[in-house]
Amino acid sequence: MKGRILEAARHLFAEYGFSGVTTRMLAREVGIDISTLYYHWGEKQDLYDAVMADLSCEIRAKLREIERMVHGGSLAHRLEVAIDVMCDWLFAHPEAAKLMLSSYMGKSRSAPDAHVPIKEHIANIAVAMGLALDRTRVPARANARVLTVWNSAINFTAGEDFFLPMLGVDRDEYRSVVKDTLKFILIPAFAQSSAA
Amino acid sequence: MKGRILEAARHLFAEYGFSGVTTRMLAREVGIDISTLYYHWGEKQDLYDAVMADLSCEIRAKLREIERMVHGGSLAHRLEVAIDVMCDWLFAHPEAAKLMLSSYMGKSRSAPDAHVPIKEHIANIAVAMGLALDRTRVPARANARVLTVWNSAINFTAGEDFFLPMLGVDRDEYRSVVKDTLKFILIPAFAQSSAA
DNA sequence: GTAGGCTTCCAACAAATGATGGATTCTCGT
DNA sequence: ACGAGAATCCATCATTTGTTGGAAGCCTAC
Repeated sequence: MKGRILEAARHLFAEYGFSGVTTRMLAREVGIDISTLYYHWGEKQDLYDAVMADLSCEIRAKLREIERMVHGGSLAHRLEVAIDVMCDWLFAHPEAAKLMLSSYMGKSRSAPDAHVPIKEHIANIAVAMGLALDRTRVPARANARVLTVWNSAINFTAGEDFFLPMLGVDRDEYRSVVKDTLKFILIPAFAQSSAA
Repeated sequence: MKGRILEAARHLFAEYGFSGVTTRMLAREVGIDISTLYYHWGEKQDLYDAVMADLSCEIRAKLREIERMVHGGSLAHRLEVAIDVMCDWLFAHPEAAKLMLSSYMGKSRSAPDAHVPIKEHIANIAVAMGLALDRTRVPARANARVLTVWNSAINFTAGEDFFLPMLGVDRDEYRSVVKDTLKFILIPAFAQSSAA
């Protein structure tokens, strides 16, 4: 039950934002009483924090998995696999992308260190991609390039319902176009960087 | 007064989202009574719609201005100027970026055609950049590439407060890094596209 | 079976919120 | 000066929302 509530909260918070979700909405979605919700997770803010903590954990695991997966290949191969795997996961979990986006923009939601793991992993990706040698001293420009890839993936997955009709393609083709676009645009830039 | 309310609403809605803003918040921000708010703009949803319509209009004008500005130059020059001017404007109006971002992701806020002008202008940019010949038949991949530029600019401006500490630079340097990154990553990709 | 703990529901409350009617003030043309 | 219309404020209402106390149900160890 605790899990079912968390999952429902995850989807609702992603869709409507923190203030856009009421405790009654949540209870109705799960099919339980409001009190049961409070019994398991405490107040609304605590539940939201739990959702974000859970998400943060998943992201960290996924990034570690990718890091292991691409270890040792060429730069182009690393980029291609990373983009493929990350996009697949994000397309399968668009709520994750939406939650991340709103946590980026919103005014100090939850703890200020909720984004720290992201920061660390962006730095790790920069090192893994050969843009920096030491993960404690990643140049701002290298971080910015990794962030551009990351944000683009988040955007296209979180905003699929919005962007899909703009491109005039069907669902499968959209996902293919997004991956190709990320690779097409980003791989040459990074390759150029590593050559310089 | 109508204008002052609209501007306050613009900033508050951008920061806290539609549900995160109360009519009392708005009234207090402007320093007026709640009723005055209703007198000028009707219900909260109407005010939100007005904010979005106003924003849509501004974006359209800005894009037209850029289109005129870069008319006739080389592809690289067009891209560079477009990125410079658009980033300058977005950095000066981060609420605009935040509003756009939330309108992309939110579940059917306001009228469904609120995004149509964006769609048209993305297509226009694609044509202006030489990625398509006819603005009614822009290939999905060309649109996707333009969208990537667009979204990246929106992200870095809307999330400045979040990304700035991640890059460990000051405000001015951040804006410079963002512009450089967008140009560095995107110009080669588009140039490669036009060569193919 | 039954005592005790874990889970769920019912009912309710205080505060916040969207919205409105009517009184009051302000503006300005005559 | 004054009167009409626009603009603003005060007081208030009905709902919604977050949250809680306590009763009822369910499960399990003895």
